[in-house]
Amino acid sequence: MSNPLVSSSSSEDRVESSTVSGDAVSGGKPPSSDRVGKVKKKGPKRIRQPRFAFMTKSEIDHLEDGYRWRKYGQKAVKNSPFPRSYFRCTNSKCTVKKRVERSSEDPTTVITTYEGQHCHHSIGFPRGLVAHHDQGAYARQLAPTPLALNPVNYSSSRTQFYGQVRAIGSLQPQPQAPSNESGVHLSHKMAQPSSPDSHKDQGLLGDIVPPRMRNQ
DNA sequence: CGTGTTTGACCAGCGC
DNA sequence: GCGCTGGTCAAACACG
Repeated sequence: MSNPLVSSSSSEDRVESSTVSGDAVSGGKPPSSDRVGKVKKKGPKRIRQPRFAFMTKSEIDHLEDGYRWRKYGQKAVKNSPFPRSYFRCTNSKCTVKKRVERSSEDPTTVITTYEGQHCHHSIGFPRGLVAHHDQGAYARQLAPTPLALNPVNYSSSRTQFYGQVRAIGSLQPQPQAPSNESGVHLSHKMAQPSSPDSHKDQGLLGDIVPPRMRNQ
């Protein structure tokens, strides 16, 4: 098997199915206040934002990507003995979310899924924690091992996400970026490669990966 | 004191 | 129509 990751979560499917559309209600909080005095809906609808995922060969669950994340949930997922962690950017203005889970096939592989785009540059350390480490530095942290990052192959029933991720490979077929000696390379999704929105994706990715790395 | 993590509960969507 | 699963929230707790 080339891709140890076989995420076949139904929820993923529906999420992915609406990813490109950019409009869908998440399975979580509804616009209606049904949650008797417990739920606080944030908006009329939860906009599904562009997402991209990549696999990282690392024993560290929470890989430092240059941003500050706050964990807001953890759930045990099916087909995987490892729980999935949900992170949100600590920047209040940033709605980027991140899911981190380990591959059930390969416990050493961490699947990180980013959703949304950072509306701020680089790190938003609230407590003066400045990230002066170059991007290559945390890129190396992203992929501590030469195995680096592989496009996540979501063998979901609808394969919507798979299609997106597969698009990554098609768009960025360069397995090794010459600029990263560690062999690190991020697989990024471009939902609409020919649309201006693609810049937004790059905006997110751009916050994570130096444009130079992306272009190489 | 402020921030981040943990944990339980709840809800919506989907599959059967 | 029912059950299952994923996703999110919020309170409590822990740590720096």
